[in-house]
Amino acid sequence: MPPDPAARIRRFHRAVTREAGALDASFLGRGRPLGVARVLWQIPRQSGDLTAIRAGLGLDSGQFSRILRSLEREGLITLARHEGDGRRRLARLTGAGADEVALYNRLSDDSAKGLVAAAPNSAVFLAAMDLIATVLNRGQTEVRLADPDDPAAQACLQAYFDLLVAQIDGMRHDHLPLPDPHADRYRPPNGAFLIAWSDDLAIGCVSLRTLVPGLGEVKRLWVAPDARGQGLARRLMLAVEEQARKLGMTQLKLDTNAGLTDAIALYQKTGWSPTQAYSGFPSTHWFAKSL
Amino acid sequence: MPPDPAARIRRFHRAVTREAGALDASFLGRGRPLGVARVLWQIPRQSGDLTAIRAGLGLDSGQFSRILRSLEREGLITLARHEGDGRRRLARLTGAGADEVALYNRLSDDSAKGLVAAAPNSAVFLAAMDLIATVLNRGQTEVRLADPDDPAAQACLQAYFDLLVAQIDGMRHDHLPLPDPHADRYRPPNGAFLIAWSDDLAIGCVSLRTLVPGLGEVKRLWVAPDARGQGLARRLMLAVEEQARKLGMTQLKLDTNAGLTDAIALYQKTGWSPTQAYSGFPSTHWFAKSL
DNA sequence: CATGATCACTGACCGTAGTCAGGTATCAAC
DNA sequence: GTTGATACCTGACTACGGTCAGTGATCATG
Repeated sequence: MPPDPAARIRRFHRAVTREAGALDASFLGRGRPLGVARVLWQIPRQSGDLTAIRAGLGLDSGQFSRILRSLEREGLITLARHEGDGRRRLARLTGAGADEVALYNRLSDDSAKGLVAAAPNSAVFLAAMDLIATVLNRGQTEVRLADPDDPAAQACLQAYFDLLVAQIDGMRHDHLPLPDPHADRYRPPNGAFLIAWSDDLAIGCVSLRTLVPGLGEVKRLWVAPDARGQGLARRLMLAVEEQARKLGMTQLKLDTNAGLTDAIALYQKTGWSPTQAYSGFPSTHWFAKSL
Repeated sequence: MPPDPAARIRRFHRAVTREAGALDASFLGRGRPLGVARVLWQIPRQSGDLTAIRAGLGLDSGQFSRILRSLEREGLITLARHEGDGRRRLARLTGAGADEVALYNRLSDDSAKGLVAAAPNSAVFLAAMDLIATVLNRGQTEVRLADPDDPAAQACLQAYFDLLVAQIDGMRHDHLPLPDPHADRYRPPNGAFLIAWSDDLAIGCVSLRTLVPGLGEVKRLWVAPDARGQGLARRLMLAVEEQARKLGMTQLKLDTNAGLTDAIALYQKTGWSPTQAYSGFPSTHWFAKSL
């Protein structure tokens, strides 16, 4: 119904930059320049790692240094030597600093609450925001090792199981308990759990466990619907193969179900060969790959 | 599945400000400060009306004046006296200016194309952007008179008819032809067509026609699903009543269908009284109101 | 024709963001 | 120990956005 895509995106862009400006202005409301506020706000998120904060905000080293000194002068942070690397320093919030961060968090939360309340359907609205953020974050997706008991890992598995139920005929949810009582199988040195991150949201996962020494099994490959079509499944598979090599495995197996057609196509394209059955329902296809 | 709403909105905000920054940077790529580029870009959109451009961008009068002179020095615009108001001036693009604007448009279109291509499902992605823009633009919605043959009006009616088909049992789309062969009935002095604008997207409409001199009929009240819950239908009804008064009408009628429960509730709350039937299917309810 | 409001322009000023060229201390590698 | 890279700091500089007070021209109003 509406006009051409470029016009719609421009409208979105106008709406969103105005909103961003309003939020920035509320950050400025604490009497501190925006750059300084952003650094302060990032310190707890990156647990004080100066390099990570600077890289995340894309700041010049000189400017960053000045911002830190300004925060120090305000008594909001203290800078301590990094243990283990004398070149680096670690930022730590003082009590007053923590209070300020909490205040900024409240400002941002309030604006978030107002937004959600204004939407006709908050679940749909938040899902739309997730989708857009995921698309905009494409190319910034990072695959990292995670603990299988991490809440983000649990969320991935939950989504994965939901997908199985939806796509596999005869599948019932209670076939796969959560949290996984066998989490330890997916921790080094037995196995691994990998999560694909889009900023701080988990949008994909894959896991690896040992069947017998030297032989691993890849399980639970999942990619969020919003993130499909970016080659993320392939990246996760490459990453899990690398983990397998690091754990000294020389061969991998996996099982899957005919309902997961995209996954099967991917395995066939990336060096996996059909192999004989080694597991039961819901599996209908089995693959193996030598490392 | 994902974490708390505030965190999701913050992630959205981060993703979107980074994207906006990237687009701004590409605007800067033409060797012109962003503020200057934005003004140049807005001139054709507002057909050179300096006051409208300045208000739209929220610029200080002094700063704006300097930006205009910089564009003049570059040979991209000429400033002419406003006919009718000697205090005001009118900006007009030169040939070189029009070329620059076209180039900026291409830059923005390219970035839009890239975005749409990156989404797993472009229709869903664009709909998500429309929803978010509509929610963010809440409070900036404007109701204005429109010509019933305007493409935006046609788009509204199309959406309205689609809604009727979806909500009314037995309704078929071909009952209501488009474009409307009787558009003239909805133009002054016979009637009126009102559109609610969210930026440059039409998100609601209502129309008015004359039944007999002094007696009007309100028809085709529509609000986009994204924009529900903001009291927009009420605003449209108030606006159309005002138009009716301006056209010298003293009484209004309308018909509606039991499937449109929200509309019926609104009429009952805003001074409309049930009246006897004056039209057939798909109507099931009839209301009247004296002005 | 006086009044007050509006529109546009000018000059002076400020804070912030951002760049650049050094400089110092530390680390890892040979 | 030497070398080169890394992490952080400093000082000098610029551009840009934004504010403010004051000016002159024009308009609508009574």
